[in-house]
Formats: sequence, structure tokens, C-alpha cells
Amino acid sequence: MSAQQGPEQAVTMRDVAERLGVSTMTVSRALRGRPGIGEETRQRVLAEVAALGYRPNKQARSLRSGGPSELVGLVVTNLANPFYARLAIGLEEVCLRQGARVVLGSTGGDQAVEREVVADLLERGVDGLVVVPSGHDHSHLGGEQLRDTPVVLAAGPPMGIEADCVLVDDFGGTRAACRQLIARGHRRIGFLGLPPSLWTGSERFRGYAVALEEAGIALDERYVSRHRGDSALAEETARAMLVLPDPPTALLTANNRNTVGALRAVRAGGYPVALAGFDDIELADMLDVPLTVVSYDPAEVGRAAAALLYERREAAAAAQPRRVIVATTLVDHPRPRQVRDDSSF
Amino acid sequence: MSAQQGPEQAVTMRDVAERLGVSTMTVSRALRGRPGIGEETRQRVLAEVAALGYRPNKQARSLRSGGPSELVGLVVTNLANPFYARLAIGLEEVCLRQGARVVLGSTGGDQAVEREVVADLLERGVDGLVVVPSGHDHSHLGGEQLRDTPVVLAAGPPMGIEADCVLVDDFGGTRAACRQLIARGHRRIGFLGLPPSLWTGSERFRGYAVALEEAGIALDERYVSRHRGDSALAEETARAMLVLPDPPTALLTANNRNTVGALRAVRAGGYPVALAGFDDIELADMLDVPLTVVSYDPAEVGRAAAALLYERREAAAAAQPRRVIVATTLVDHPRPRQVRDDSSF
DNA sequence: CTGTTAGCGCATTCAC
DNA sequence: GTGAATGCGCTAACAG
Repeated sequence: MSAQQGPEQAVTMRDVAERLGVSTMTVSRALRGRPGIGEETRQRVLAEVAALGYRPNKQARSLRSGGPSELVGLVVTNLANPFYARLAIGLEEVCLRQGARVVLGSTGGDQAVEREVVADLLERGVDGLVVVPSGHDHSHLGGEQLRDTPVVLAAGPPMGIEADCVLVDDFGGTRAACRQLIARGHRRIGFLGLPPSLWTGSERFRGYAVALEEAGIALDERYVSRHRGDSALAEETARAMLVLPDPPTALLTANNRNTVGALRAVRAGGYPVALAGFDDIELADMLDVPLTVVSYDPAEVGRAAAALLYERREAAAAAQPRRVIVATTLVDHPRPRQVRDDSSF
Repeated sequence: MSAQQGPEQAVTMRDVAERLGVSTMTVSRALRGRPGIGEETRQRVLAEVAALGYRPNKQARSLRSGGPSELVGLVVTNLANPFYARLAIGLEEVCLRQGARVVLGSTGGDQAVEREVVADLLERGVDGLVVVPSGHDHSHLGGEQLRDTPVVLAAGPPMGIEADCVLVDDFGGTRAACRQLIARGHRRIGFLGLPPSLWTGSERFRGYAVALEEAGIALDERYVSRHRGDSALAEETARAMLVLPDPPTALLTANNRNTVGALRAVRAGGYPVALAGFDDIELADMLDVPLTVVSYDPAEVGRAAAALLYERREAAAAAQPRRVIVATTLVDHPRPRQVRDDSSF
């Protein structure tokens, strides 16, 4: 139980050593499988360690050795966003192979908080940082203050600093989706997106615009909306587009909230409109409205980020910044995603 | 940028002290706002700290002071489960007020892994552990090995150990849902649940059974299924119930997967059946099938767990184990949950 | 008010 | 192969 009798001091290396009549160095060597110790001695030590239930203190170890803390910081706005949650899983998976764990740093999308979180994680001696940046200015993620701690940006390219990053193929995915709509005969395609100031807002719109251009379709501003709002606003916007004199026959939505809004608008109004959207939606197969989505694996973003982190450590620190793009696939009438994969709930 | 020129040693307290011609203690006192230092000196120190960009090393601090590491471990099966993700948010929120961050420990539902994760987190000197246990045997979460590290169980009661815990009102929530079905005139109510070996499986079934009993309705085993499967299996099971000679007029589902399966079965077959389920479902308002859900706030579980952790630290370590129950509410035709609440995606 | 001594738990470096 | 000294960065405890 967590409630102990006495202060119950932690067992230290010295306790093990004294009991065996050896020095702490011998214990240390045995524990870490280092050479310079007899096989017999090693066994004796390990036995005593098990008997006493001794556990090395990793903080002290990394302090003395100057080695890695085996802690990697993950800075995101909000884990409730399944993208981040799944990114975290991928990150943890790869970090674990290196013996490292992930420390959470939620920012709530606040740039000032992000700075604090980064500073705090650095004080904790993390070996690296994976950041999904909230703003456009990334200067706090570079320069002196980081003291050699590698940083990998996720889902957005570095701005104002040099750093490795992992991106989703926002452009290619959106273009593919738009192409498919065009291939199915649509020429008036509405776009519900995000502000151009956001990377995803800019790239996904570019995918839309390029696909249109490649097909020789002129971009009609009446069919374009780029704002940062909730799904209610998206629904409103979609509805407004669908009652134009010459309404679009298809809607391309650049993110989840817009997709949900568009779905509602279409369903409520019963418009004969094709839908395609970036990002998967749960239970999409159960909706009455057929939907094509641009799908990708957020965990892969996390895995790639971790890989970059560790590769950077191997390489000369000053090597060229690398950029990894995670691919997307187009999915029709998407099948349900298994979201809850343990059976406790 | 993360690529520096030289080894660029970290700035230490000594660097600050030497530059100012004072001792490291003076710097330490200034930094921690401790008394026993002149206001003027403090300002000089703080200025130099800022100038050098000095950051205290928290690992060294907690090592020397024997104080808290300000790290709390979260042990769950899988963050992709939104329950755990939101629990993590609540936990982080409260921990942050105490200056602590959350370290992730995913187990994948594997008991052996859970043991390792707990051991590893202890080696890292976490101040506390919040665990959503995978199995029935919690002995590895108690006893000597924990060395005074408080543990709080979440979503399941301690078994074989004494520990604080936070539970969801599985029983009450399910009973309320079942009562509502009964109040609406249903008497043949099917139940799709989890194995009795699981806490949630047992408690939620109890809620169902008690509600029936209170209404004087006999429990009919043909209407009861309790297995651990995916939503496809649940769909199959629901369908089988609905084609009975005397089919249920309502289905009560004890968790997400069963709810989804039931929804599919009902939708596909067009059966005139009422549905009620434990746990919220996204986009439930967009489905054609009306649904009542037992809703609760997973973040509250995290918050409560953190609170217990810190209260335990204040209290005598040997105080009585506490148990907090998080309330549930019944929601009809649930409104959409805002899942992605930042605007980057 | 400030500095000195000592040491947290462990590992590097060098003796032996 | 093993042990002693030394110090990682920081802070109690006591000195001045």
C-alpha cells in the first residue's frame, strides 16, 4: 500500500554494496553490465539487488554521467484532439525503444504558455522536444536557450529557426481529394477551409487551387470560405454556398470541423452534393451522406518525429535540417475506425 | 536552431555566481525567492540570470533537496482511447498548479508491461502515480517497492492493495439509463455488456439488473450478452437478439463498442428499437437512430485523481484510503461534442 | 545578510 | 578485476 509505516528510506546503491562488502562501483558495474567485473561477483550483486528490491535512481545517474535523461517532451495544444493523442502514441512507441519516456506539455494553443512549457521541459533536462507549434514565430524553439536539445516540429514547418520537422502531405492530400471530385464530373466545387495564416490553411487551399487549375477550372471566390470557426459556423457557411443561384455540386472541406458542418448542412437541406474532406471522421459509414476523406496516420507523425530526434543525436548536431512528409490516402465511404481498443470501457 | 557550434556547455549556477562575485548560495536564494538575501543583491542576481539565460537544473535540485521531482506518472493502456486522453488533460491541469508535469506510461493493456512501466516511473522518481489498471491483481501497485510513492487508481477499485481511487458511477449511470427506458414503457430490454470479470462489466450489469428488479421485471438471459469483443461482434449479437420471437423493444449497451454495434444492427435492420448506452458517442446527433447516453467527464476523473494524490501527500501517509465517485448524467439525442478544439486541424 | 561545508545517488577516472 | 577519490548541479545546515 502507499501508506507506509516509517519514512522508509529508499534503498541506495550503498546499501547493496555494504551488505555485500563491496564498493558501490562494483554494484554500478554489475547493474549496467559493464566489463571489469567477475561473472561471479556480478551474480552475487544482482541477487542482492533483487533481494533488497533496489532500484537505481535515474535522476542521479543522468546527473552524474551527463548522459541522457531519457525523457522526451511533447508540446501540443490539447490531447483531446485525437490527432495529438495518436501522435503521442507513435512518439512514445519509438522513444521507448530508446529507453525514453514522454513528458506531456499542453499549451492550450497559447503561445506564451508554449514558451513556458518549453523552458520548463528544458529545465527538466529532456533529451529532445517534439513540438506542434501554436503560432508562426518559432524563435523560442531555437537558438542559445535550447543548449543543444534537439527539437522536431510536427505538422508545421519551422519558421524563423532551423529545425527538423514532420509534415503531413496537406497539399497532396487535398489535391487528390479535389481531383477525385473533378474526375467524378464536378466542376463547381466549394471549399471550406482555414485561414491562410495557418500552415494547414494555406497548404490545403493550395491543393484545392492547383487541382482546379490543372483541370482548367477557374477559381470562384463565391465558393471559397477560409475561416477559423466551429462546426456551427461551418454549417452556416456551407448552407450559404448551397443556396447560391449556381450552387456547387461538391464540397471540399479542409478539416474536421468544416466537414462536420458541411455534413449537417447537406443532411438538413437534403442537397444533392458530393462531400470530400481532409481528416477521418468516426462513424462516417453510419451517416447517410457519402463522404470521401483524406486519411493519414497521426501515429506515423509521432514515430517520424522521434526518429528524427534520435537521428539528429547520432549525426553531427549541425547537419542539415531534415523534413519528413507523411503520406495521405483517399478513402471512400470510410470504414469505422476502432477508437477504443481496450476492453475496459 | 538546435544545431550549435561548439559543445556549448550549459550555464550553471556557478557561472552566474562567479560573474557576480558571489557564492552559489546567493544565486540559489535569489532564484527561489528565499529570505536571507538583500533585495538589491537579488535584483543583481536575477539580472545576471536573465542575461546569461541561466536555467536551473531541476534534476539536480530535487536530488539534493530530496524534494519532489514534480513529475507524476500516468499509466494507461492506450491514449487513443479518448477516455484516457481526456483523463490525461484533467490530470495535467491539476498537476500543473502544483508545478508538476505528467509522464506517459502506456501499457497496451499488458499486465507485464504495466509492472515494468510502474517500476520505470519509480526509478525516475515520480511524486505519484495515476494508474488505470489492466488486470485484477494490483499487488505490484502496493507494498515495499513503492517506497512511499502515492498511487491513485482510476476507473477501477484497488484489489489486493490499499490505495485511493477514482471511480465513475458505472452502477448509477447504467441504472438511470435503464430506468429511463422502463419509464418510457419498455419491459423487454436487451443488455449488451462486458464480461463480469471487468469492474465496468460487473458494475454496469448490476445497474441494469437492479433497475429491472426495482421495476418488477424478470431478468431474461436471452436478452443479455456479456462479452469482450469489437463492434462487429456486438452488431451480430444485437441482430440475433432483435430477431428473437419476442424481441426486446429497447437495447441498453454498456460501452462504446456495443453501442456502435447496436446502432449498426438497428439501422441496418430498421428495427423499431430504443437505444441507450454508456459513454458518449461523437456525431450521435447526426445518426438517424435516437439514442440516450450515460455521459460523464473523463477529465474530472483525472482532476480528482490528482487531487487525491496531493491530498495524500499532505495527510499522514497512512490515512484511510479514499474513494471518489465521478457522477454521470443522462443525455438524450446527444449534442455534438467539440472534439477538436484548436484550429490547426 | 552572506559564505562555507557537506552531501543527495551515482559514475568517471584513475589508482592498485 | 576492484576500490578510492572526485565531482555532476544544486541546496540544507550551519558558520560568520
